Amino acid sequence: MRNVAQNPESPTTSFGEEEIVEQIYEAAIEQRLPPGTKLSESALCEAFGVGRMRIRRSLLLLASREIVELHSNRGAYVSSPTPDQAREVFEARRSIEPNAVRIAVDRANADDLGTLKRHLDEEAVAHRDGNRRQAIRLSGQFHVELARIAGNAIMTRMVKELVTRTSLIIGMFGAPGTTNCADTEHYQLFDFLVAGDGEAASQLMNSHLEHIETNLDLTAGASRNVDLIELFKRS
Amino acid sequence: MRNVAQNPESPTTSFGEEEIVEQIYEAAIEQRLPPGTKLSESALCEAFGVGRMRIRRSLLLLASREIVELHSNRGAYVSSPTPDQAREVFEARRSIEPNAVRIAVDRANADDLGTLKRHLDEEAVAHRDGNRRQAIRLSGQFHVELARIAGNAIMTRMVKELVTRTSLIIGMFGAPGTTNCADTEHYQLFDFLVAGDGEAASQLMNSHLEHIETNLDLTAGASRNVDLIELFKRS
DNA sequence: GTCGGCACGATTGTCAACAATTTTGCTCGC
DNA sequence: GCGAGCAAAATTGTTGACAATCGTGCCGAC
Repeated sequence: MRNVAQNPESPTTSFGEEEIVEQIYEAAIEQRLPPGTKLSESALCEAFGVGRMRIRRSLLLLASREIVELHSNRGAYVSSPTPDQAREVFEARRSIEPNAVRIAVDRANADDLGTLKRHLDEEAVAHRDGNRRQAIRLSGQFHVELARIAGNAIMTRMVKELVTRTSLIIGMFGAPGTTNCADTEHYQLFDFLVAGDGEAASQLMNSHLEHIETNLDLTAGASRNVDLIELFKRS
Repeated sequence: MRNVAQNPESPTTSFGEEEIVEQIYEAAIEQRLPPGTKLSESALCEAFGVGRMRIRRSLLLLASREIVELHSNRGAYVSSPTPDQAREVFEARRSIEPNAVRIAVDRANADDLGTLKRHLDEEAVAHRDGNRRQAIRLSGQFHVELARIAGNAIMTRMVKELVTRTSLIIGMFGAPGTTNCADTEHYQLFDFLVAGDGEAASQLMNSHLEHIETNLDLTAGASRNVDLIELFKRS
């Protein structure tokens, strides 16, 4: 094993567990960590240049958010959501996000709208350039940004967790190549925000989430041997 | 320090961190752990008869749910919600629970209704007998039970977290002696469930949560030195 | 040739000692 | 008598080594 002092990416900064969790979150959102990927402690220690304890705590936090699964004595794996879990995630999102948008409509100020507009433009650029990772990340983060505008830290955290899990779900059940959201609907949401029409925004968010779920194929027979499936996908 | 082998309450079973978290959850719901209470590691080790590592992990999980606050090098304390956080909790609850009830109305079967009815009767008995702890616990758990009937594990977890935080909030801002909910509204909710009227149940849940919030006094001046306050409360 | 058992290697889980920081009580000086 | 400074004690944070468990490859028996 290599000396675990510093990692090549950021030699000066030593990561706190918050940052480690954040990095793994982002990697999951961008689908750089496909469901089922093993997250071995030693590998993460090298990657982040920290001790095992901090990695362990980070993995525990990620497991409590159901982003990773902890198998006793067998290690940590990126969560492989089942079709049922996928349905639950979307049901939860449809329960929370329409309300979050409605609140966001009331609380959004000029700065918020500017930030959101810039975000949308970045998203459009990423789509145009075929930058899939960026597109996926921004597409998911748009929803988190809306929750942030709503000004409720709890709901923001919930949305963030659900968006990340949605990325994992799309990684498992989405047609390969599809992005998370149709960005045209994001633009419509923005328009409703500008117009201050909370009810319309709320309803659009609901159908938007329904559209995303519709584009999935959740008919897979609850395959528990996911290792095989993704092994095939890789080869 | 005492030998940390077995605790008097349950000599045979050794607690997993799930159970430890659960116990602290329940204690917080029943307001046996007032906000600001210090949760020292050694004390918890004795209480549960487990090693320090497991306690540490449990506290981390509780902190990730914002039931406890972790102050670096100073220990773990039961969360003392600020008025702003209190408002956020109720806003989140009003965003989630009305939808949860609506779903529950659709999915409830005879068994669910029976369980709920029994729960309500227990609640009434506890109220009648002046068994404050039981009343508080059952009152909160009624909401969790509704989420469970809705059949969505994610939303159930969220509601459970929010209900627990609500107990802490009531402990801080509630008039002393008030219970969490007016149980008459719980009976009305049950009636709507039996009648299958999701819309009415959803609206009632919303106003029910508003009533709870209204009974609080959130005008406290964001006191950060909560230690003093609760010190006074105890003496 | 294939299946069951066995031992090895690797990885995770746990524990105990150590280091660092905070808190508390005391003493000294004013 | 009161407050600042200091020192001891207690508590938390971290590190390292050790124990337990699981996966894998090999070997022998049928």
